[in-house]
Amino acid sequence: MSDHMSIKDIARVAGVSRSTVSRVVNNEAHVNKHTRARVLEVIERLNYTPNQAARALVTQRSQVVGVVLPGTANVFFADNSYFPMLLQGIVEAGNNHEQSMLLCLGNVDEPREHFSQRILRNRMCDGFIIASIENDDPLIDHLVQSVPYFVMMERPQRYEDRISHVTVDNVQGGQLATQHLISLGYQRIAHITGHLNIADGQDRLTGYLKALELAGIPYNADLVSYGRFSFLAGYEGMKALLSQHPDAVFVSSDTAARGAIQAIQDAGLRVPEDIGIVGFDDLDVATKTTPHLTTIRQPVQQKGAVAVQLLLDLVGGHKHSPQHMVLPTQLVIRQSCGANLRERTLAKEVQLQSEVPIT
Amino acid sequence: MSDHMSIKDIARVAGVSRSTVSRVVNNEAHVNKHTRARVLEVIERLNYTPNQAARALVTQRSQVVGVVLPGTANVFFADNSYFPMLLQGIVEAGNNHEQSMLLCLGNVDEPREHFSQRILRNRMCDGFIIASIENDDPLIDHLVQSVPYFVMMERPQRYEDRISHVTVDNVQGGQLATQHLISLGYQRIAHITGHLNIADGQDRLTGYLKALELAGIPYNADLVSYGRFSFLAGYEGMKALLSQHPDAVFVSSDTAARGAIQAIQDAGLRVPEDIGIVGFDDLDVATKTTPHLTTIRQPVQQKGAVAVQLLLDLVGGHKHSPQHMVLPTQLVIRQSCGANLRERTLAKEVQLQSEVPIT
DNA sequence: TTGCATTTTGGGAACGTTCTCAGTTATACT
DNA sequence: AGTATAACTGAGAACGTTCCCAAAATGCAA
Repeated sequence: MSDHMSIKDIARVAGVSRSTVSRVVNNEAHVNKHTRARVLEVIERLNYTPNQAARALVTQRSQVVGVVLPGTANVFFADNSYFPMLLQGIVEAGNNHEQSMLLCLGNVDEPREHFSQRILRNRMCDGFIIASIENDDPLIDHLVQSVPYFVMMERPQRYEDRISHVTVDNVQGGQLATQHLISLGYQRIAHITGHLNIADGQDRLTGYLKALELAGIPYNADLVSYGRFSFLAGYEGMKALLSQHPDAVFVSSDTAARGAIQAIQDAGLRVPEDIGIVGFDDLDVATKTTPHLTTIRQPVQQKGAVAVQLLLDLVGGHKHSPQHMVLPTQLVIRQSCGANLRERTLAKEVQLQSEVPIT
Repeated sequence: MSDHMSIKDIARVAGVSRSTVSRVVNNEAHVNKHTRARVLEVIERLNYTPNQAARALVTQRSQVVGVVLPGTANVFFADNSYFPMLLQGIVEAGNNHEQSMLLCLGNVDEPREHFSQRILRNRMCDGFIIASIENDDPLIDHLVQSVPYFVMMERPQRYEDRISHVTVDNVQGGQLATQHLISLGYQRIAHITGHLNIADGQDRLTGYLKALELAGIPYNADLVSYGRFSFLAGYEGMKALLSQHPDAVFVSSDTAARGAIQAIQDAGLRVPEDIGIVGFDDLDVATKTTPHLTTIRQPVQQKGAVAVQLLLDLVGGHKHSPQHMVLPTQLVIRQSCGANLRERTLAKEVQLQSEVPIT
């Protein structure tokens, strides 16, 4: 077992030169049909696969994409299907492009600077996809300074003119969510924010504020609770908001919305009768809550796939940084917003926003 | 930015040979103190990092470990913290050994054979860690046949004498769980199995049967429901079992136990008053259920870390396949088994099994 | 000072590819 | 048949390291 063939062995056995074998392996033109067949037969028979390191050395491309999640696996993956979906989108697109995925996760309690160094020192990857990084993370500076190709999965708030990113229109999403609640006649609409040190959270808040302003509803600071996208943040944020008696809440993620619903129900209140809820993401969790979540759908897997494609385009020189790709969001109406209880108003709204309801 | 220095550049600037720079970089002996300092200074100043591909080419080691999860990210990571924890253990150990982690996941609906080929073709990894693979997966055959170094995270049921693995004593765990229920005086103890095509599931069932036999309790096939570790399997398995009126259930994973509890509560029954439950894993979910789960703790992160260490030992030639590492399990008593309602019996049991109760 | 051992250094080959370029053979057209 | 062109093939250099071995420098004892 093992101990590998080299291109030389194949060449010798097939009675051709290394060059020809190389051409066959890389599926290049200008190889005689019969020669090609013979070489392929030998490759098959001797079970040859090219040595990636040698290949990488001369081509300067490793066919490896680094996926950076600046934290631990349990934080990113447990109790949260956003990152699994994103990762699946990335991995699948990578597979389709013959790329391998190097997963860069943090150790528990690893200092940011140390994490950065670890990523940077790794010269194995052609480029990086960076997800969920905070605006002030030093990794961003280092990447800008010394990594030629990388794509962020959120809008960066520094170096915006130099960093490529793929994201959705979070401002629009936040606005859609809030406008929907407004159109249903809610008066005291609260917001549980996401992580404000990440553009996704910041922008959804901006969308919320924009919707209020457009509707002429004065901003009430007491109705905004600062969270971090998580279940716990949703739960505690909602608990804190209860004293302000909101009649509806736009929550920055479905997971947090689940927490909020829990808090509402623990307080003996009902969703949506007492408090209407709109979430964000439209992941599986949205239909596992009771009631099902009205939410803003974002194409998470697609974001990952687009990021891979973009990164490869950058690496291949087909595109140049900065590229900013913004995918659309969509309002999905289910039960948690109480639209079914307030149908009269809704009818008007549907026309305005052209949202697509889902089972 | 970018466009990299080579060892030659460093050598030239520092006024030494490539060999010396190499020695400094690899922290080898036989370099003069002052020379070393000078070289290090230049490396620092020019921000040099060695080219991994070149290094890999000559050393025949890439410092990359492949982590294989034969399925999609959402299946492995969503709604389940076992794999995130395992991954964290692996990644963290990898980080500590200067290894990078290549994550090999399946595409949606990808045929097994296709997946295998994709893994095999990748000549980038020094070795693989394979988790949650089914016994009859063709990947196992291919690995045995042509991959020199790999470690499975479950006991393989084929090629047992050739494959190294790291796991816990699942038979003992299943037995502990069942014996605990027996010792609490339960009469009709059911079992919702895990995936029987994976040794973990098979062995936990074996442990269940062994405990029954040792206690002289006749085996009742109607009390065994076949699941796959998942929430849904737990829910549906329990629903099906209800007609058999079990008074206790050993469920093959905490996630499935959560499903089982849900099913019991949906049927208007109480845990543990009407049905006692023992789970398996002791992950965070165990203390997020109501009531908290009595369960069998297995050191998931440690399993991952041990697997990495073992793999590196195999690759480095310090150990030879097959190595079988079996870590211990431990009964953790909380509320779901009803021990608190049946204290008299418990007192006796604690001495027998020396389990460690947890907050 | 000499000689010998030890530490330190450098040169060259090797790792397994790709890629450029030149050379050879086949094809097509007059 | 002769020539221009296209298709095909091979030789050699290069990619950036490590590693072996020999050479040089140094230290130490006689």
